[in-house]
Amino acid sequence: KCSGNQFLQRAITREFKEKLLSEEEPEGSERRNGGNKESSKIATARAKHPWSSKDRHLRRLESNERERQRMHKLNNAFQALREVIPHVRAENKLSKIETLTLAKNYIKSLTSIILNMSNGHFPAAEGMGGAWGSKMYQHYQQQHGDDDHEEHLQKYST
DNA sequence: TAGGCCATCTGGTCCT
DNA sequence: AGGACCAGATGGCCTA
Repeated sequence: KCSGNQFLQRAITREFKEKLLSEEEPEGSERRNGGNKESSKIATARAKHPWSSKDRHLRRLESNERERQRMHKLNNAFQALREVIPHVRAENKLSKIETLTLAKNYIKSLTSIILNMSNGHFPAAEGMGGAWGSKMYQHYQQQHGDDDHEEHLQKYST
């Protein structure tokens, strides 16, 4: 859905904004939500971190970049999730909310399949979460023992 | 054109 | 102290 052009355009917009910002905002001016309440909040924050406006700007850019990277990681995780949940609309990308909803339903159906196959050896799936999760974990521990615990746990959870 | 979805920016809060 | 995380705001693109 997010085409290459769109990505490029966003990058350009970002650069443009950064240029605008770098034209030294006058001290105390507020670009967003310029209310009094808001500016006093910001004054407090600035008192807490008494950086020069150049320093502040630099730190802002750095945390923007970190936030962008974080969101990219999150989106990669969403993509990985999309690839493992079966769905009908293979031709177009699932939205995030669809991905989460489908994943939840998929887990539920797999759980009930396991329950059926195990013929009641596992506790009921009702009110899953805690009890069921810990039973599954116990089951996992019995299968793998304690030696290379961390490595297996990593594999198990990923 | 309205509404859905998304990326990005931002300031606040939590965590290490 | 500084980075991670979060939620609100904003604006762009796409589709019905």
